[in-house]
Parts: sequence; C-alpha cells; structure tokens
Amino acid sequence: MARRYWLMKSEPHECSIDDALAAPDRTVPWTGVRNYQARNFMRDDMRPGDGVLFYHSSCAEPGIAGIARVASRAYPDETQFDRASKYYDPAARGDDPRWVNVDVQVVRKIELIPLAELRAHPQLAELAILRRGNRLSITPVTEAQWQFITTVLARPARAPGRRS
DNA sequence: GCCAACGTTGGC
DNA sequence: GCCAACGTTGGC
Repeated sequence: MARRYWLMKSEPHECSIDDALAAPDRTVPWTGVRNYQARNFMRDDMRPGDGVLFYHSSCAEPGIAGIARVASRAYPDETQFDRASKYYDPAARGDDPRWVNVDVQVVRKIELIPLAELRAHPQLAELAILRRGNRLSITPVTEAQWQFITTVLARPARAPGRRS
C-alpha cells in the first residue's frame, strides 16, 4: 500500500505541536476522535509512515503547525473507558471498543501556515478542510497537496522552543 | 458570542 | 426509514 497523507486537527489548548514535541519520542496518542468517518480513516486506512499535517484548530491562529507521521496502527482509545475523561463513552464496552486512535509522531515543527494563506493558493482549492462546511477532524490529503504544502509553503520554525 | 453547516438522536 | 430537533464544530 502506498504511503498516504492526512490532515489532523488538534486543539492546541489540548495538544499543541509543542506539547507533542515535548512528549516521549515526540509521539502522542491521537485520542478523542468521536466521529465515525474520522475513526474509520484511522482504523481502515492509516498505516505507520503515512504523512500528517498537524493542524491547530479552535484557536486564535488556526493553521498547519507541523509535519508529523503516523506511528502506529489503530488501537482502542482508552479515554472512551475513562469516566473522568470528557471523551468517556458509556456505550463503549471493553470487549467491544467503539473508538480507536493511532499514535502520531512529530517530524518537525514549522512556521505556522495560517488558514488564510492556505485559502490563498489555488493549488489547495480542493483541500478538504477548505471546502465549505467541512468539519471533519481527520481528512485525506493528496500527494500533490502534500508536496506543495511541505516543500513550497513549509518553513522551519523560528526560535526553537519559543511559544508560537 | 454568533451562526452556518453538519452529525446524531429518537419519535413515529 | 423518515426527518425534525438537538448538539457540536470551528472560523470569525
């Protein structure tokens, strides 16, 4: 199976690119997805090594904040069983998990590519998150979109360690 | 806080 | 299975 590419949204107040960089092995479990289509992408289509655009959403500066990779196959999301978690799902049973997650490993932080800049490039007109009404937290990215974003738009993050 | 757009729920 | 009501997302 050829390598695939994905855009994955994270709310930076929950897990920012800096949080992921600070995690052991720069790797975080992508927990909390509670949408069947997004879950199915992780469960059925993602493979370790797939490319990930790490996107900050629901924040002052939405945009692509880093380049990452899928670092595991999908496995049961433990937060569905955790009564203390906001992602607790009383309908999920231990012998029949409803929600899964993959692990995501940061490859490099980049200078934030703001949403407005993504919109300004005709090459990205078909990018799923730019399409009207699309709210999916995980969406496929084409190889052409991936190449354009990672080689033309992406710039190394300034001032390592600085908050962004 | 607003609100468009979408997904889920549940009565029938 | 239909579909209205409701909840959520997420940019602004």
